[in-house]
Amino acid sequence: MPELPEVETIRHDLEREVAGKRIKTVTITGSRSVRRHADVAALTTRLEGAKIDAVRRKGKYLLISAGDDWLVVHLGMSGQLRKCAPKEPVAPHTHVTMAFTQGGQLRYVDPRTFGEIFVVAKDELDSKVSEIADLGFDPIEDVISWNTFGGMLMARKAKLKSLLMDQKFIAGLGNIYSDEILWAAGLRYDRSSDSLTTQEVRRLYRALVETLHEAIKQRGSTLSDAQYVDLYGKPGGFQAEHKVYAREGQACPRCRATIVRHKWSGRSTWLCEACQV
DNA sequence: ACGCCCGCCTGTAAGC
DNA sequence: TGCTTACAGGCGGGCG
Repeated sequence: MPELPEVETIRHDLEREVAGKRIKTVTITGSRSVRRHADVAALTTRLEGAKIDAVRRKGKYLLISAGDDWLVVHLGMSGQLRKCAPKEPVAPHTHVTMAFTQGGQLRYVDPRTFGEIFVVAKDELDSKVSEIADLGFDPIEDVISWNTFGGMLMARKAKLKSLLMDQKFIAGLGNIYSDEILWAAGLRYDRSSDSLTTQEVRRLYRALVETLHEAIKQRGSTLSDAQYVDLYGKPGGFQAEHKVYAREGQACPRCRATIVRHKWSGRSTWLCEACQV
């Protein structure tokens, strides 16, 4: 669920709330979230005493600068970062708690433990964390020309949705935003990437950038399961703007045909078969 | 290179 | 009411 707009919202909140603070103690209560570390005590030792300088984002990864290390967080499906007062009750599935010398806590909560949290030396990020080193361009951070984007599409021969969701091609999109972007571009998920006209390439690139900017402005999408909330526990607002995602049976806002759901690649895909071609 | 399925997890909801 | 099953989806891995 957390895709680029949700992760960017949390990044922005973290920048405001924890940048400049010093980590006093780290408490690990769930080992699966820190599975990358064979020695969990080493992780705690490295972080304690470190000052958080800045908070970056690459695709769906949060990179929290802590001296010479990156504290890397990937929220997976159900991960949350929450700013809490020490006396607040501890939510179920809280796996990591960081307390700051200035007071306050940052808690990592993740019921399904698809997400993870780990530390890596800054100069070893590229060599040790290939899933970050191999990420494709970030559609918010890395502005490219639609012409370049078209060249990238033509160089591949894959279904559009496969490419949009391929983190090595574009970093940050998941099921929700892929469907919304394809609707905004008026393109089907199963169009071959090398079949697009110049206008279609331009429409897709524009839909990509504009949909994400609008979603960030609305602080991301919170679905009925409320698995995504921001640093303060508040839901996003972009779900109200979804045009096709989980809107099976409703009218297409553009052409009034009925939105349908296709099962594709073991996953649900929503589209308007009338105006997505 | 690409398509497609599985396993990892838990919570929720639908179906019998 | 109570059990079973499906589904949600990020991502790596494996297979055809």
